[in-house]
Amino acid sequence: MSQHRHPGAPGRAGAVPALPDLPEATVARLPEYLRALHNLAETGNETISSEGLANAAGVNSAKLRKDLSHLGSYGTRGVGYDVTLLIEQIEYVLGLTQRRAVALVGVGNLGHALAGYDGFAGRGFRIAALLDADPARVGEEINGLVVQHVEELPRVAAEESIAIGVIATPAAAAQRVADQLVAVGVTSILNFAPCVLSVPDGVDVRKVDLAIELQILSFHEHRKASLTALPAAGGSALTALPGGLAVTESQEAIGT
Amino acid sequence: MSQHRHPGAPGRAGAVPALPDLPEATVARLPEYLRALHNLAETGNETISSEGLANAAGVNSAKLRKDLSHLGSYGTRGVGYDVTLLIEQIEYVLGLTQRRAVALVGVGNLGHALAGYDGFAGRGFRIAALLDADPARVGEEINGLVVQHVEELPRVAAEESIAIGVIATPAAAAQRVADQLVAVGVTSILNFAPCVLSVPDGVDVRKVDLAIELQILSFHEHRKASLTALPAAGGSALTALPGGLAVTESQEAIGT
DNA sequence: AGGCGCTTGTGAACACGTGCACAAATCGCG
DNA sequence: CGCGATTTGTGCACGTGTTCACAAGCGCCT
Ligand SMILES: NC(=O)c1ccc[n+]([C@@H]2O[C@H](COP(=O)([O-])OP(=O)(O)OC[C@H]3O[C@@H](n4cnc5c(N)ncnc54)[C@H](O)[C@@H]3O)[C@@H](O)[C@H]2O)c1
Ligand SMILES: NC(=O)c1ccc[n+]([C@@H]2O[C@H](COP(=O)([O-])OP(=O)(O)OC[C@H]3O[C@@H](n4cnc5c(N)ncnc54)[C@H](O)[C@@H]3O)[C@@H](O)[C@H]2O)c1
Repeated sequence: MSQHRHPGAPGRAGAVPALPDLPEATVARLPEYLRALHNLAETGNETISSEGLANAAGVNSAKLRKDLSHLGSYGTRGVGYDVTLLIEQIEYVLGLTQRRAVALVGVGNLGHALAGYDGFAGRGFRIAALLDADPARVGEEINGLVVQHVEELPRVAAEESIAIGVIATPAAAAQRVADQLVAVGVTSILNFAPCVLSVPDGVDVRKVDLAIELQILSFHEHRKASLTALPAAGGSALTALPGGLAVTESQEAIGT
Repeated sequence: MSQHRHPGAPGRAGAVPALPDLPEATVARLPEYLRALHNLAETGNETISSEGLANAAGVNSAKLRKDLSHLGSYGTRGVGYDVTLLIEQIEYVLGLTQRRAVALVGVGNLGHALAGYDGFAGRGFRIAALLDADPARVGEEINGLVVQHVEELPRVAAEESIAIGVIATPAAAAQRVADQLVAVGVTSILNFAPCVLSVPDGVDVRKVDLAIELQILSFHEHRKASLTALPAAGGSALTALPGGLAVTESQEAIGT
C-alpha cells in the first residue's frame, strides 16, 4: 500500500470532506463496531486487535479488517486499533458528529416506548418532536416533550432541522405521513408500520417489521423440526414419525 | 421444466414433508409477499401477476418469480398466481400453519408496547407468556396475560410449547436471559437489547436494534449532504463551501 | 383448430459479499 | 541493531444474490 490519504478525518486542515463510498454491508456493520468500541473504551481498553473487536461485535475478524480498511488505514500492525481514534473515525463516517434530530410521528403504543427510551442520546440522536393526529394525544408530555399535532409538521421542521422521520402510526396512515415528511424536506425515514412506502428518489426508507422477524425465525424453527424428523434424505416416511433424534449441524446467528 | 413434485404441499397423502432449503434472502422476503397477498385477498383479488405482487411488495418482479419458483411451480403462465393457494404455500413453508407461541421476557417500556400489540395474532403468533425479573411488575395484567417471574420460565415452558423467545430487557441482562431461554429448549430468539448474544449451535438469533437503523440512515444522510456540497470530484475546496446544488442520482429504499 | 397475447420459470451474466491465507509492517527485546 | 512475535491490510477464490432476457406454457378469441 502506498502513501495513504485518510479520506475524511474529522478536524483536518485542507482535507477533502468527501466520503469513501462504502459497501452497504459494511455500513450496516459499522454501528455494531461502534457499540463494541464504546464498551471497550468504558472497560479501559486503549487499543484492540481486529480479533478482539470482531469477537466483541460478533463477526469474523477478516471481515472486520476489510470493513475498516474501507475507511482508511487506522490500525497499527503488530498492535491493533486505537480505540478512541477508531470511534472518532466511525462516528465521522456515520455522520454522528452532529447530534441528529429525529421527529417521531404516531405516539401510540409503540411510539410511547420510543419516546420514553433514553438510549438514543448515547448513540447520536435526539428526539426533537413528537407528533400525532389524535387531538386527545396532543398536549401530552413525554420525557419533557409535548406531543404536537401532525399538521404542525411544517412549523416544527422549520424550527428544528429534522434529519430523520420515524413513522409509528397504523399502516393505513403511514403513506400519508411519509408524504408529509417528504414534503417538509425529510430524506430519511424509519418505518415501523407493516406496509411498503413509496417515496421519491433520494429519500431513504428503512423498515422494521417485528412480525417479519418472527416469521423468519418461524421458518428456521420449522426447518429444524423437519430435519430432526427426517434423519436421512429420500426416506420413505409415511407421515411425520419421530424416529431419529440426530441433530445435523445447523447455523447460528443468521444475518440481519 | 420436467414433472414437478411440489415439495411440501399442506394436506397431501404420502408426500415428503421435507422443506426445500431456500436462500436466506428469499426467506427474508417471503413474509413481505405474504403480507401483500393478504392485502390483495382482502381487496377481492383471486389471482395476481408477478408484476402486480412485486409492486405490492416493493420488489423487482424477476426476483419475486425466482423466489416463488423455489417453493415449486404454483403459477399459471398467461394468468398469474392464485392468491389463496400462494398464501397457503408460503404460510406452510414459513411454518405458520400452527400458531406459534412466543414468550416475552422483559416487560418494561418496550415490552409493554409489544405485549399490548394485537397485530401479531394475524401474522401467525400468540404471545403466550410475559416474564420479568422485577417483583413489582410480576402480577401486572396486560391484554389478559399476567406477568410472571422470570424464574418461572421452566414451568411456563413446560405448560406452553414455546417456539420463540423475545428479549426486551436491558443489555446487561440479555445474555443471562438468553441462557435461560436456551436452557428450557427455546431455539429461536428475537433480541431487542443492543448487545451480541452467544448461543449454542442450532439456536437462531435475530436482533432488532433501532439505534443501528438510525445510524445507517444517518450515514446516507451524511453522504447525501457531502455530495451536494461537492459537485465535482477532486475539487480544491478549502472547507465546506455550499457551491453547486447539483443533485446526483441517488438510490431509493435501500435494502433491509 | 390455430394463432396471438400474456405471464411464468429459468439460464446465464453480472454484481456483491465473504473468508482464507499471506506478505508487509510494526513493536519489543535481547 | 537485528530478529522473532504479532497483527494489519489485501489479493484471490468462492459463494450468494440480482437482473436481464427469452423460450415455454396457458387461455382466449376467432
Ligand atoms: N406496538 C407494537 O409493539 C408494534 C409491533 C409491531 C408493529 N407495530 C406497528 O407500529 C405501528 C404503531 O403501532 P401502535 O401499537 O403504536 O399503534 P397505536 O394505534 O397504539 O398508535 C398509533 C398512533 O398513531 C396515531 N396516528 C394515526 N394516524 C395518524 C396520522 N395520520 N398522523 C399522525 N399520527 C397518526 C394514532 O393517533 C395513534 O396514537 C403500527 O403500524 C403497528 O402495526 C407495533
Ligand atoms: N424502549 C425503546 O423504545 C427501545 C428502543 C431501542 C432499544 N431498546 C432496548 O430494549 C430493551 C428494553 O428497553 P426498555 O425501554 O423496555 O427498558 P426498561 O428498563 O423499561 O425495561 C426492561 C425490563 O426488563 C426487566 N428485566 C431486567 N432484568 C431482567 C431479567 N434478568 N429477566 C427478566 N426481566 C428483566 C426489568 O424489570 C424491566 O421491566 C433495552 O435493551 C433497550 O436498550 C428499547
